[in-house]
Amino acid sequence: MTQGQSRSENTRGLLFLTDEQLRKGIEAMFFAYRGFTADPDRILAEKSYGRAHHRALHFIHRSPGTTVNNLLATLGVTKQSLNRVLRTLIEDGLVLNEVGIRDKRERHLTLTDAGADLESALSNAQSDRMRSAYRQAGADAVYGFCTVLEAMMDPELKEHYEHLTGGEQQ
Amino acid sequence: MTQGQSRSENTRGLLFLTDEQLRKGIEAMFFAYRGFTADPDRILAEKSYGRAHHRALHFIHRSPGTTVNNLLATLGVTKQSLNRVLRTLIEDGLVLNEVGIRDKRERHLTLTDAGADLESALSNAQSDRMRSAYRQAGADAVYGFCTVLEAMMDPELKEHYEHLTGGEQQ
DNA sequence: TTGGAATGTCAACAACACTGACGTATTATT
DNA sequence: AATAATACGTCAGTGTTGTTGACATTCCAA
Repeated sequence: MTQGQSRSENTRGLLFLTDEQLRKGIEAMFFAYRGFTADPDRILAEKSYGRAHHRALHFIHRSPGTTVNNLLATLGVTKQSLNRVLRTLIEDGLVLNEVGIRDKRERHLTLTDAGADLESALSNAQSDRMRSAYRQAGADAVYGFCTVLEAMMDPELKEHYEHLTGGEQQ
Repeated sequence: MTQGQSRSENTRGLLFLTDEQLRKGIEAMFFAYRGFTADPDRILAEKSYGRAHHRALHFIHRSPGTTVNNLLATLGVTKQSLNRVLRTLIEDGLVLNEVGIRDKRERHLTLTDAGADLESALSNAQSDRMRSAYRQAGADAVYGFCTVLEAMMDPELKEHYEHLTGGEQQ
């Protein structure tokens, strides 16, 4: 029941993968993602923000001066959904919303000092766990980790990921 | 700003990790998780179910006859939240709810044939992407992937993960 | 028999996503 | 100059998923 489905593929040089291995990976993703968000969630709960606020802060920090449309595409949500979050962040003085110079329809988003402080607190909480996991697992494991994650992304989302990694690095 | 924080730790034999590497891992998790859930989400949307239904079906499939309390701990939600999901699954004839024999307070949960069909459809959709990612990345990468994910889990959640992987495997 | 554990249910609420519609600038196109 | 398209914001409604709190029931065990 767990075995015997892709032996022929093996002869074509493909990795042999049991249902068991795949299921294990699926459950690992589920449980690990819970750990991944747990620490920032605790900080956010104190300030009555949610994960959506964290994501917005993160990507505005990563791409200062980004536009609303840009952020929309990266986060993969509707403008109504993002707007709710952005509005509170702007009202609370964590994010700046400036009219574009070349194109006045656009709004450029930047973190204020207070916004950068919160972003940094959230980022540190998440990075601490990540660093600890990386060190437990070792350098080779980290490389494999990222390789598999990248292969799991939707092609369209992967472009956003690579654009962040490659381009506009300050 | 991205550099120079843990050079001293390096001499103690610890992995040297830049903020950039950590941030990349964080973003990889974010984008990959979206891909991870995208395929089952499409199937669920057709049947007007959500991810919570998927998770319940998955873990009932994994541990047939599990109790509500057990499932609660694995999923990490409140009984009220799980109850709403279970109720619809039971009403729709996807899950069986049987009073325990030894302890009649407990309810043992099992998938019906229809429930197993849906679980299998969801599982296959998710596994297909996983398999493709695993093959793109290679066997070593897969090993590293799981190692890092396991290191990221909360210890309490990791027990659930290991219990599933190790025990009650028929 | 009393206390506690397991389960279920009701109600209220909040976060976060969605759709659809509408308005207002601003820019681009014809 | 008129028209279309773009970027953004907002209002209203809906759905899923999570949370608390309160309360009833059933059953086990001391």
